[in-house]
Amino acid sequence: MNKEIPELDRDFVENGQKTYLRHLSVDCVIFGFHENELKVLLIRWKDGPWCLPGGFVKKEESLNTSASRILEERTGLNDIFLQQFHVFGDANREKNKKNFNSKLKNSWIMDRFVTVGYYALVEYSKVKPKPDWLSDECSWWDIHSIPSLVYDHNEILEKALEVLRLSLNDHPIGYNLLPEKFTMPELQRLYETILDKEIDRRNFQKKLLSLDILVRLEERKTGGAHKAPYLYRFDKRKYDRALKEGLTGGF
Amino acid sequence: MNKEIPELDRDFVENGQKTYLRHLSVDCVIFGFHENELKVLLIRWKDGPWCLPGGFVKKEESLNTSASRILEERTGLNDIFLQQFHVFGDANREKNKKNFNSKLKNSWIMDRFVTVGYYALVEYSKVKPKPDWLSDECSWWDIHSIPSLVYDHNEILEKALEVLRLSLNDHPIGYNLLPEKFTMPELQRLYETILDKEIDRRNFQKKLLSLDILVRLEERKTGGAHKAPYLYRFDKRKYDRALKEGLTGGF
DNA sequence: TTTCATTGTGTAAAGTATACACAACTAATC
DNA sequence: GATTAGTTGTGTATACTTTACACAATGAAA
Repeated sequence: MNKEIPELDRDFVENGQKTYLRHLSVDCVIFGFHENELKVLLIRWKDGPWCLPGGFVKKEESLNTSASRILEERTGLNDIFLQQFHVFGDANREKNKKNFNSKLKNSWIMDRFVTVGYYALVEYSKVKPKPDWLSDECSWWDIHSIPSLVYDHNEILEKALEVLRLSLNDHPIGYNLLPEKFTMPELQRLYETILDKEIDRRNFQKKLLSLDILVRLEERKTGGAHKAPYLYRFDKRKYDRALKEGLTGGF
Repeated sequence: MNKEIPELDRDFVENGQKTYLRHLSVDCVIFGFHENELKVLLIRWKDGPWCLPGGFVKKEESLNTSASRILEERTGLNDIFLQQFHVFGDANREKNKKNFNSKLKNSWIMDRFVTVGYYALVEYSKVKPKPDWLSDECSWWDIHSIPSLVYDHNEILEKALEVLRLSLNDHPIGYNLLPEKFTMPELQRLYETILDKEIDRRNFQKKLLSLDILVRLEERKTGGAHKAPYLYRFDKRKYDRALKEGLTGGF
């Protein structure tokens, strides 16, 4: 690597510690759903490895705000459900960090970092992925074909998935992941993708309807080559209540 | 406050940032069980408020190791189940920090801290509470009569309890909290105290036995004024497996 | 020896989760 | 326009899990 650092970024590298808390970062696992597959947004460092989109915490900024800011910077989205899920603090989690860019050798960036993992669920079609200043790519990856990521980022991603799966037991999902109107089979495929298992069609419908967070519309979705399914939308009030207070029963 | 800082601690205050990661702390919610009540270990700063036992992360030390070290420093115990449960990162979580000791005004300690909450479950009778260098008291408090704590520590404690309650649904508990041999009613009261609700005696026994982590001994506990209950112990192998892999069903 | 509080134990009922099949529909094809 | 292929909509019976509930036996204390 050992690239020149553009002038604009020099201040960040040399003086970032005046703006940001040292030793602490935030990494976001941003999930989307597209073509019946669960996707994750990844960025690639210039001439470097793929990694989770992340950033730092400003000195006067709450941790949650940092995570929202990072999410917005990469996706353009705000006001999105974002959940802290684990802190990664192993002393040697940033393997080979020293090799990445010797130009940064004396920068605060090369210090050891403890990182807080957040996950977000966003609507794929609304996202315009934007690389950050030290990346040249930002794109969606299928959850089943994630490349080897920098440091412990594969582990962070796995943990996010694990927590997401567990949270399906007592929290609704889908509001940010699906378009406003969706069909029951679409919602089912979202669950099946996250849980990585098949679910009985009738039992799924029975359970989801029993949660009392869905509204069936008069419309049906046409254009498919088969019987037109009904469209549904979430009842946002009830959905938010369920998100906050939890549900019973699970999959 | 504005007390003199003992010479021994001056180095910590003035040079701690050379040893520890700045801006990052660990706070431990240490639960014990005694006289059928759930207890929490608290410390009191010299002439100051009560708070959770906490500490800092050494530059070359894993976060989990810091938490274990802090736990050992306060209780003398090691090799104890310790669980990270939440990060508290509000920009203004340390209310009135500036008022606590003007002697520390320029110390790294007065910077803003993000803290990682850990909880531990320990055997009350094995603990010899030890205050740290800036405390003069360290003692157990009943969970139902916690005093007002510094900063957001009451909130941290509440969150620990909430997570602990949820974890009862899919993880066994008791190994570190109870003596080696215990009776079914003792175990039940532990659950009842944590969940803060009554549980049917027969259903409790049925469920706990169905987990297949308990061994009933030939012995019975005598000395009580009533029918002598059987003693049980945990099957450590099975207990550890259940702790790791999770259980089904809950309370 | 009587009393009192507590322990040990099983079953019935309610509720929840699972397994499963057929008719109706839509576009595509012939 | 009829046929085909694949998907949707729907209900019930069974297994499993959770809950509610009562009485006899015990051990110390009175």
